[in-house]
Amino acid sequence: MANIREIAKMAGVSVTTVSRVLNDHPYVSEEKKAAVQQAMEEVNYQRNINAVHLSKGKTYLIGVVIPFSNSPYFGFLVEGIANEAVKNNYKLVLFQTNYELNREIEALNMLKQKQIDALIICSRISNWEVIDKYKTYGPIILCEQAEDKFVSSTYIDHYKSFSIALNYLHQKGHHRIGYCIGRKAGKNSEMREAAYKNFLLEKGHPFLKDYIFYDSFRFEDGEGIVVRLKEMPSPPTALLVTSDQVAAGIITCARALGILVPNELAIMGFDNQPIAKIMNITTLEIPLVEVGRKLFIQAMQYPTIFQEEIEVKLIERLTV
Amino acid sequence: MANIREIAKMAGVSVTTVSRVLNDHPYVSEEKKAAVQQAMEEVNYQRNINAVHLSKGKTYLIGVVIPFSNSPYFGFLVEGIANEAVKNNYKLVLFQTNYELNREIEALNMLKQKQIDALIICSRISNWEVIDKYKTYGPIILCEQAEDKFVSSTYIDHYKSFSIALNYLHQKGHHRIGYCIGRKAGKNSEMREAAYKNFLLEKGHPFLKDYIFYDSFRFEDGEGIVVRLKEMPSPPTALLVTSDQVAAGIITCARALGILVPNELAIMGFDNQPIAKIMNITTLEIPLVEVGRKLFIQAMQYPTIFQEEIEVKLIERLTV
DNA sequence: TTAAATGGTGAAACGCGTTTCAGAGCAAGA
DNA sequence: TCTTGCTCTGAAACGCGTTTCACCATTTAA
Repeated sequence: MANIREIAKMAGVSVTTVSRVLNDHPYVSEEKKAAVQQAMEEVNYQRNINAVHLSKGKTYLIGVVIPFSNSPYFGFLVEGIANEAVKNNYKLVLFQTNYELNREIEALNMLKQKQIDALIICSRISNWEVIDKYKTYGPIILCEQAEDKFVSSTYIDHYKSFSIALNYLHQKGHHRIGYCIGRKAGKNSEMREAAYKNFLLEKGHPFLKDYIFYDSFRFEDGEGIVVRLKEMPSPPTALLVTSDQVAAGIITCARALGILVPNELAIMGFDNQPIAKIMNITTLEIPLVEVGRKLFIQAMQYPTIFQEEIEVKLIERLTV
Repeated sequence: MANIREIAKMAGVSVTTVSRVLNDHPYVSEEKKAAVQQAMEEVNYQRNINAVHLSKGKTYLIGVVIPFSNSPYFGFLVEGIANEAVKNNYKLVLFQTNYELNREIEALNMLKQKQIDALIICSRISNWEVIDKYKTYGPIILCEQAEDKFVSSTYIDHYKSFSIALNYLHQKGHHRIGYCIGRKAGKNSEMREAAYKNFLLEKGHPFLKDYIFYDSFRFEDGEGIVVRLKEMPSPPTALLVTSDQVAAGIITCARALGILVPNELAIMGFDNQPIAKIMNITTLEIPLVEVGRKLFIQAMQYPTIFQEEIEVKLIERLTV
């Protein structure tokens, strides 16, 4: 396969000129440009992208860390990132961590080794010290409140949104409110727990451990929640579910077991995914695709770093 | 940042020796190895991965083409590919095409430019001639029957599996059977249509255009199908749905409208996704994660090319 | 008329790890 | 003693596009 020097020789110009043609640099006369282009066509020249990367010290690759790739939540996020990436001629490298620390470290190491130009971590498992250590190697973008952390992030104020949701349920007459969440740990989970506890304090309700359901990630996780609910002597009358998928699973299972939604069990979802619309689930809309878009833009803006808050919106439907 | 030559100088050896240490080549004495390692630690040496790529002519990147990233079907496929990729020290570059030809061409061009070492196309939009042209540039792996095409592929015999499903429905007493599918075009769709038409011919049933529902990709697409069903004077009594997600959507909507499943409408899904288990959907199991794994392995085996058929399994549950 | 831009071009340096090849030193087998 | 055959080492070539810098030729501005 021919390289740039051969093309230069064929066209009777210098490699610089060929490079200029390749990159649409203005200072090339029409004749030379034509000669170069002809030579390139003649041998079906292909620019060696790895040489470009080496030379530029850039790869036009953005790493995206997600825990699961078969979840619509992260699917939408990735979609938003991908859309914007295409526009900017970037490609995505996906790291599915399953919340295993090693996988995340691997992604961070790729940033360190400059195999990716930036790393967007949609949900992290590693603690802050690790991120902190790696952030000197390149842009790391998070999806959580991180105003004091010197990295860019696009986030939802989960304290605020949880409070809104809880108050809405309270106002609808619910006094025994529980919630379902993915992980126990993590910044976002902490914020929500704080909001929950403060809400209880404010309203004078007792805090019951049993009212919190962890490991709620997917549709099918709804089943276990309903089973546990059935066994409780005094189950919550309303559930705040941090994913519409799980909310849909809970509703489906509950109804299959004859539990009336919303009369016996009110369900409030999160995200406003299509499934929430179809199943008429009351939910808090999070524009995930938009969040993804912003995340990518923040990666591009580096070294400028900034936080961007995304507002949620209450969508009233028929499950509360 | 230090490079290999500086390390060599510091350790008092040649760059070759440093390279050998870097790559665990056996022929290096312990003293020199130690000296090199010490030098590397001293300056926190990072190997420039782009230089490695240029030198090796490889990127350890595998492209994966999928139409949507927020669909569980492709999510599982990607998960299978990703798991195996990690084991082999490869990373994935995701191309979400939305079935736009340009996006797919872009992916193919990345293969041509050697920016990725192989390309796995989970669902293609470009016609065969295009693939054929690009297959000389590197391994292209498909997810469809392609025995005469000189590319590797892992596939389901959709003719066979559709026939199995149709006969099962028939045996259960259904004479008006329709089906829901994603795209009208595509090898897999053609196979299924052929199976469907032959089944009708065999059983002496008429072919009714209205009994085929296209654009059934996601849960929410179930709604439109149910709406159309409602309007039909003589709707099918059984539906073969090529995705459990859509099947779940149909069932949910149907029940919301008071249509009894399976009594008034039998539903048979595809994939055996978790949602099918929860909702007790009768389905044809496709081990998607396993398919993903095989796809990756085929990419590695290049230039050896071969086809691998994956068997489906009928899972009887409560919707037929 | 002179100074300062602007257009156009190419040599050479730069980014950096891998691999080939030649050769030295030493041990085992003939 | 001589030949193989390892083990170990390093110089040099290789992969290849980008960028800097120097320089000439025109224009344009002063």
